Amino acid sequence: MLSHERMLSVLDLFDLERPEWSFDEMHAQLGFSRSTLYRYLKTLTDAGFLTTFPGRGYSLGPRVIELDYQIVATDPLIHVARPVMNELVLGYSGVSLLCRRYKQKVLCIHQETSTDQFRSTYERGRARPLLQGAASLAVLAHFSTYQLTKLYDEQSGEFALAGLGDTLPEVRETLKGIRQRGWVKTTGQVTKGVTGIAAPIFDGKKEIIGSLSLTLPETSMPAEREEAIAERVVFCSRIISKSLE
Amino acid sequence: MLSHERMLSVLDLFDLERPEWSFDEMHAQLGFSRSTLYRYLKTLTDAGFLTTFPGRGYSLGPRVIELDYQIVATDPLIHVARPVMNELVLGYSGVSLLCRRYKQKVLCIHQETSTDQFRSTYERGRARPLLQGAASLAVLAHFSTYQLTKLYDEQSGEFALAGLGDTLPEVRETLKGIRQRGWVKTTGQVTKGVTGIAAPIFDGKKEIIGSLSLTLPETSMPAEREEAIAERVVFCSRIISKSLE
DNA sequence: TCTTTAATCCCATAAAATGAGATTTTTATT
DNA sequence: AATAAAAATCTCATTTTATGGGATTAAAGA
Repeated sequence: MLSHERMLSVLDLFDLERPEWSFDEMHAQLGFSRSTLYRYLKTLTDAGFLTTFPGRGYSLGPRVIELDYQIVATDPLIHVARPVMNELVLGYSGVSLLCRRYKQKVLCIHQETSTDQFRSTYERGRARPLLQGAASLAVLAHFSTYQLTKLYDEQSGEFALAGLGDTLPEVRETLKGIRQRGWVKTTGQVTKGVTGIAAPIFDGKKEIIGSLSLTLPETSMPAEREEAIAERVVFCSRIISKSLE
Repeated sequence: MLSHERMLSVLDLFDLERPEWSFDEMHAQLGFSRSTLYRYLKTLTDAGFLTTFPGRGYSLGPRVIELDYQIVATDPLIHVARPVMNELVLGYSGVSLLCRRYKQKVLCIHQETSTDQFRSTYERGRARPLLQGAASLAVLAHFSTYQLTKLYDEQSGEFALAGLGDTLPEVRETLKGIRQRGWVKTTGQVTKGVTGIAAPIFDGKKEIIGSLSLTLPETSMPAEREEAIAERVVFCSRIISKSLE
């Protein structure tokens, strides 16, 4: 199935650095014939994934916005978490992120903030490194044995680099520790100068589906404060998990 | 190009009513063979447009969220309009909508609100009827002659239903009136019990690209109030247009 | 209204998609 | 940890569609 992938690969051209492309630029970059490229563009434009603004070339189209609206409007996780997160950031001045697990990806899907002091580099639509940062580790710690083994086989070097262990058994021990603690804290691992505390979120079948985190602009804090914040984050994540049963 | 469209048509299954589908449900609904459907689903899942949650079937995938983030992060219209709209709703208690024109579609791409008194039924990702409501009429009034003629040929009945005129010349006169006034007001045309006042937004080449509107929970208001609000909306829309030059 | 640019259509040939069923992977259960 | 069940992928002869080069049409610009 080569042709379908080729067509969808056109969409990979559009990123934060290059949100607009002229036909000639795409033609030069992709190496498809003019006819084929116009044909792909027509299909993607008719379906709403791309659009043309006269004199400006091609951009991502309205269907993307509509589909994302649909996700926001129908995802029970976002619906349930929103008020909880809103309350969480009223209590502690920081940024709360809601992340969803998609297979081997952890993606931010909602954020609430109560501070102008710093801006999280993460917001809805931004993927997190899977092996770093509290929000991801809170999810990774609950991967099934099968999925963790598979991931380790594919990326064993990155596990060591992330400090999670040099062998699979070591990694399992590290993640078991996180599971038993019920929350995880990282400092400056993903974003300099901040501390993130995260706890896992489960669906009605007790499967790991995401994490709730709170990010604060502090690189060190007294143990009592850390414990109090962690207890609140865990408390909130449990409310969310229970609401999804 | 039948096969590409067939594959993309799978995505049309997912809507607000049915955000999740099992393989068997899709198979029954679409009429493709099992092999073909699995193959389409693999391509769409690998590209991130769909995802599977074990035991729950298929849903829209992370790529949609990421692409929408990209649009939000790179669209100069949103970037420029956000602070202006924030200030607008601080002055008048209502909901301000930013709409973008995509060919023959007007889509909400950003909203700011300062009231809990009512919720707009429109927000980012919701399309507006093209021939009704202030936000759309503010755009329609600036369609090129060619585009308006083409649209009229396709939907002449809807123009009459919308009260814009029974013939193309009449429609042109109506829209000319809106253009010359610089703003347009509608009451209860799209949403009952509210009044919308909208003004057009142009890009650097003076082409119509969208509209800015303010929606208020009032079905009638004194003429002076209406004029003052319209003047503010026009003022804000001009700031946005100038910022895009 | 006319000219230029962008986009679509045509058609013989080449390539890929298809569907039925075998096989492998992943999840769920014990 | 092992096994069974469910989900997903692979195989291959046949069928269908995609391709590319250039002709033609549509849309934008002057």
